[in-house]
Amino acid sequence: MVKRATIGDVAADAGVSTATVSRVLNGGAVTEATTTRVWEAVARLEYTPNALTRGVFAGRSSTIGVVIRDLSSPFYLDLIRGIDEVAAANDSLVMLANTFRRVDREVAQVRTMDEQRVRGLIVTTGEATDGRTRRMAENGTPCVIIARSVLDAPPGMHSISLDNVEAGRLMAVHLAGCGRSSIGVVSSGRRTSQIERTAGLRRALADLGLPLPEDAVMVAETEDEVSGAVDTLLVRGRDRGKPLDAIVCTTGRLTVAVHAALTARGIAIPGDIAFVTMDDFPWATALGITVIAQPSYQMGLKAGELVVDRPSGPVELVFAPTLVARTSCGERQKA
Amino acid sequence: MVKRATIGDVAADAGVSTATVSRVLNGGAVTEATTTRVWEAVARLEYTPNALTRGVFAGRSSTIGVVIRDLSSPFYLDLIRGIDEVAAANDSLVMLANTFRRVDREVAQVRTMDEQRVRGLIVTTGEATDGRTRRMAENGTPCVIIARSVLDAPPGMHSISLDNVEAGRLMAVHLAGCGRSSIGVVSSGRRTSQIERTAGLRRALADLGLPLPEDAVMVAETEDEVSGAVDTLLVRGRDRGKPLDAIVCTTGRLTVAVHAALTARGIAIPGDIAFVTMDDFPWATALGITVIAQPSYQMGLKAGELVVDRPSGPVELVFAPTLVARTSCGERQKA
DNA sequence: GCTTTGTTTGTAACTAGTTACAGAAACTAG
DNA sequence: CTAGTTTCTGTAACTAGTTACAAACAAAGC
Repeated sequence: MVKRATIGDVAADAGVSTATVSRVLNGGAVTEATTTRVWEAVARLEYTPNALTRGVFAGRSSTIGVVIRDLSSPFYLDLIRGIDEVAAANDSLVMLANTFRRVDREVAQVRTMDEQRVRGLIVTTGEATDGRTRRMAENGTPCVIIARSVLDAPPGMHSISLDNVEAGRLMAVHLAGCGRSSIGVVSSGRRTSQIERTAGLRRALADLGLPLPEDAVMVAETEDEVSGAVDTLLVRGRDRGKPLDAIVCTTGRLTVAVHAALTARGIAIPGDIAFVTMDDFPWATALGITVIAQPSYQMGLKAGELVVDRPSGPVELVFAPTLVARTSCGERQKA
Repeated sequence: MVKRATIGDVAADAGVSTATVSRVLNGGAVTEATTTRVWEAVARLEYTPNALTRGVFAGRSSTIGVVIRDLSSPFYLDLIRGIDEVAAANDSLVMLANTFRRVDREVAQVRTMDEQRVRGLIVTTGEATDGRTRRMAENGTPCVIIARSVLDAPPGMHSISLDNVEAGRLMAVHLAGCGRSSIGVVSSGRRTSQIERTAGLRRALADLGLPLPEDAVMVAETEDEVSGAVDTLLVRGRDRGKPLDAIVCTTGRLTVAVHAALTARGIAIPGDIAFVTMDDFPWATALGITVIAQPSYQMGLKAGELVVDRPSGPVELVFAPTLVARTSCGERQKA
């Protein structure tokens, strides 16, 4: 095992002090002759500076911490690509952790990020870490919370979110425009974003004279619960005397499961039932699924910039959703 | 901006030396009374140890570096989930970088990983970093190369790969079993894994009396080139007097594009042409696409374990692919 | 009561860098 | 040729921890 060269080895090899080597590396007043000798020594010894030591002195690391709830969602993937883009442009790296939707892991991983003295923290979870993120913000670590509602962003944190009410409204207007009137909703839980989407949908539907009963919304926490939820919605629609002609899914995470539940029952989309869901994905075109797209890559870029640019006060950014109309709601095709 | 508490602050607050605090934190001989006082001080000052400083002393960081060629592929996503699982189990984090298939970024990011003194490095690229990874291995940093062929793993590195020849063979046998005889191949380039898959396919096809001409293989580096490649294959098949009845895609990255190219031409799958591709993905079931699956999550777990367990000699692990038969090759459905 | 042994604690040196300050060399001006 | 200024370089202190070694202390044995 070969020991790594330190700045001291380089200094000795070039016949100068470590201070001079440091100046050559970071830009300071050094003669051209000395500079040349130092760079030659660096090359000869294959010296790679230790970012940890630099971080100790600077009081923080150069990496950006990212804690993701659920790495399997394409939304988060694009988000990370955006963050990574900013990181790469700043000679920085992304330190990633996936909580698998488990609160204990989230707490541990945010703590580890804090221990790593990340330059900034981007969190898509924040269920149980408000105390720590607040303190990190006080300690000068920019913290960004993503995908949670603006409403419940912890103090001191930047917030990046989608206009969830508008997302619901877009769904409502589109479905009504496609002649649908009996709508069922599959939602993923009690997170604010989910509630806001449903609320936006309900309000817009009501404005169009299409009330959405409380029991036309089913919560499915996991993919396993989706099939049962869809069943219940179908039955309730029939019981109500208005068989379902549309299903809305308020989370991209459950799109596959809802789609599978419908096709497994031999339900034709959009023949029998229209289908809209959240978050665009590569296969949506092939499948003709109409979606509400989030600008996830842009959200990632912005999150990265907030960490790098460190604006003074807390920033709140709300992004607009867009509807990508395909065929799953029985859209009229252009002639 | 509140300054963070250091081990010195804790020591002063508890009325002991920093050495004693360190002993309490890391386990050493300390009286129960002292231990209690130290923990109380830690809680009172909300002390969070600095992992950078620890890393400086230990000579390495506790994080695992991962450099990915293309974060958009589901294969890599599962891989990262596997690595992250091992990291979380070891109170470690994943340091992620996405090269976007650009060699300059790859070089810079592997260098940054080295500067960060990652505990180990997992690379899915390794086109231009052989020199550095070899040196990192010499310096005691376990390096794992994934998804490249066993054949060209740089010296000193662990290697995790798929049996690509077997993957090609599985495709050949399956297609022949479904009665297909005129096959076209879309490959993504000159990487060894791609070449081995095509070679495995060709050999197995030859054994079955079904030769695969050189010009029945088209290379498409990007998604944009896929449509043209498919056209060429179609034309050549017709010119040869044996119109294509199957298309093989040797990379999961281009599955969407190949599928789109076929449907855009009104080609029925499997009615007109059978379709097999690499890597399983969530929507494959809904679309009925037959695939060769890689155990990507397991590969990630193993990669993480190689980093954490640091076996002495270089380890070579070859995983077996499995065929997941659905309907895209005109498979006979069970009665 | 004194020595021996074992346990607990503190001092100081160490990790690999950065930087304030002081001193030396070189350059310009009188 | 000296004084003043500028430019370059080295010394030493600093970042936040860990740990080898020595000292202090208490308990047990003689």
